[in-house]
Amino acid sequence: MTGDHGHHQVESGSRLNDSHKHKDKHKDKEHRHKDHKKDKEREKSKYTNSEHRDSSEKKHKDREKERVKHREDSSERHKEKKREEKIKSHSSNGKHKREKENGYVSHIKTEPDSLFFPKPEKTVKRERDDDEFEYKPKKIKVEKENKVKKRKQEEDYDDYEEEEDIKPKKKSKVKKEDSTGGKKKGKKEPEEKWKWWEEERYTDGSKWRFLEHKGPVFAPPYERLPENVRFYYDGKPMKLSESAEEVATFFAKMLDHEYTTKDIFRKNFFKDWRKEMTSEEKSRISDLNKCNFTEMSEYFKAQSEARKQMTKEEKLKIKEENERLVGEYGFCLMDNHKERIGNFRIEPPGLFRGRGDHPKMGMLKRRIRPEDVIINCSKDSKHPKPPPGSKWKEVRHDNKVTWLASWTENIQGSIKYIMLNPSSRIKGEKDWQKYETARRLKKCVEKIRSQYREDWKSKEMRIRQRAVALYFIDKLALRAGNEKEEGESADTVGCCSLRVEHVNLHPEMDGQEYVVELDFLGKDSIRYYNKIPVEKRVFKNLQLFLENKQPEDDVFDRLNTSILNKHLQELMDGLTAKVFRTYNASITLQQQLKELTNPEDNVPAKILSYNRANRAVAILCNHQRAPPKTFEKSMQNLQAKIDAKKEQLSAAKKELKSAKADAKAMHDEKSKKAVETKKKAVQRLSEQLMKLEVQATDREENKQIALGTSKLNYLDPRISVTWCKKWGIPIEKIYNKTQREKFAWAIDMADNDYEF
DNA sequence: GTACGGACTTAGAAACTTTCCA
DNA sequence: TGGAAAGTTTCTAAGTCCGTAC
Repeated sequence: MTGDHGHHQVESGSRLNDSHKHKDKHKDKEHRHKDHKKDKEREKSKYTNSEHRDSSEKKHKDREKERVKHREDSSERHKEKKREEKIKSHSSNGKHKREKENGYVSHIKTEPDSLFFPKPEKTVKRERDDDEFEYKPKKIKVEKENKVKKRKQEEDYDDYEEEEDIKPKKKSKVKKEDSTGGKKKGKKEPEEKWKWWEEERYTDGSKWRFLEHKGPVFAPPYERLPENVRFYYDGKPMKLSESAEEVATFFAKMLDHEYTTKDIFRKNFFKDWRKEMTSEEKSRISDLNKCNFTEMSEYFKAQSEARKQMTKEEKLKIKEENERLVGEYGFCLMDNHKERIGNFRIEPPGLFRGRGDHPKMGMLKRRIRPEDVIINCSKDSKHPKPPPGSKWKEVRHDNKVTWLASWTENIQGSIKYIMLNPSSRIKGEKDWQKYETARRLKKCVEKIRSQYREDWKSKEMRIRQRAVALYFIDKLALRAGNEKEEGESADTVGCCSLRVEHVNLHPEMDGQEYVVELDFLGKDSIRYYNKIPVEKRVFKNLQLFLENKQPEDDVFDRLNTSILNKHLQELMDGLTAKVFRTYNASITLQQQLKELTNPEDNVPAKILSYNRANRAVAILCNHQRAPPKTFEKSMQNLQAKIDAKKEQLSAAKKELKSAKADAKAMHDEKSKKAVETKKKAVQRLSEQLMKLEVQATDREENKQIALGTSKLNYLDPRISVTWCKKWGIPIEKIYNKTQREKFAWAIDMADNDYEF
């Protein structure tokens, strides 16, 4: 395995560079697809009765059926269903009336007790799942209620911000003075963070015992445009009704964006916009091309410019108001602990921006009202109060889930949630557990590998397919690839949903045998392009899978994610396809760190090694980003800086030399001192130069690669923490404040010799 | 087995804030 | 001191996977 991932780094260049070509290719596909449909009936006869072909045909028929069905079941029916549901839930709302009357008016700042100290609650004591977590709690720490209470009363949002801040900022300085000089009255001592990882977890599937919050924050109501900002239709100014105007502003705000040039976007927008028009508007506005939004667009640009030009005081005022809102709505109380909410604001209305070639881009995302929102909290908490004159859709008390509020979104009909911040216990526990599962995979991965290699020889097609797919998932860290409803979202695939058109087989290529060329759009329509030399057996199997199939047929027609995951579950408890991604990402980081870290290096060079290890993972997981627009220029600037520094350095060296000569001649204290000073200057400059050079290398290598996603989601943070400890690298060089909060558990528990 | 809803994680882009440098 | 670049946070789309119902 060690060498297995090596090729990713080598390949990365070609994979990334080709991405633009790919777009055209995918545009073509739509056409090809349509042509194919026409010919489908005829084509079908080509299939013989061999096992996999039958199945492939069936799958195809089903797809076709689905397509037709989908057209018939237009969105109207979908809406009808939703309406029915809404009515149902409304009528059931009645029983919650009392709760609402009971709704509270408390304010965190004035009455911290109400939110953070509910009725005396039993100590949170939870039982631990055995062997899931390897780290045993050092001790079961239970916060004494009175202690907690006192602390919380004194707590405010600013203090929260201050906590754990390592940078010597103003605020922390104050803290320092506090701790050295006498205590200031009313100012609490730096609070010890709650170490939830030292406590027991729930084993009954419940997520909490007590949950209290103030509900979500709604988007501000629409404000009409001033009279002088006009919309023009066919060259003539036209005053729009409020709702038509609002939707028009959504479009106007995006006028500079590429989206508004896309046909689908425009078509979807116009269709939904018309729904918001009065009948007069509807009859008059019949062509989007005759609509002129520029005045509106200019107005918004001017507004944002004005916002930038605001005085410090004005900006501060806005900031304070925002902090007040965060203080009031940004936290909840869960099981005796104040926890930060991740997204307490309801998504504002706007135009849907799908990624890639999304068929629904431009559709109107409607405004969410309290009547759309389900609140989840504990029975014995103070229930959030809906805004005056409104009601919640429902208030429920389900402690088997982690969300605080939810609503159904109108584009895909999916549910959106308000949940806690990654630093919360509930997210952290899950994250920790994820890495423990990956570590369990480490123990049995070799066995699983030899099994799937065996399975390549199986007599059964489904088993061979499963084994080859698993090989890809393991070797290439591909995603599972669920089936998706056609026409509902962009055409993207993962491993199980790969189609024939995504795979090219080369018995020989660039001097290598059995090369598989993968080229497809994955999650977020990010292109995956890779050429992988594989074992002969894999290659022969793939040839078989592709035999007599059309480009748009599935490669693995006998496989889907559910079958694959069922199989994985049998191999190891809790094993699913995505565990391989986590496992391979983390093990790669660990290996790469071992390989790349040079003990002789100074801190910046070691950090470069870390970033390189991180980068190897990002490449493995295909985490890409659009190269920053200013990349070339900023690179040039950096190079200029390096050149300047070099000159400074050589000048300083010269000065040192002459100072030395002086000292030799003079033999006095003063000239000796001068030598020392010059020496230091040279040293300082060469360090600075080194730093700049490292920076340049790092940036160049990082051009199109996003490190954040893997760092945040795939790399066991304990590997990084251990590495930092081992080499004396300050943790904040690797993790910023948010990341340190998210990984507090790992920072606390990882020791010098943690092994993933 | 398969369609579907639901809950949750993972993802890149955009917005915003801070830092750096001429 | 202001503008660019870098760093951070927010936003929300797009995945995975599970349970349930047929």
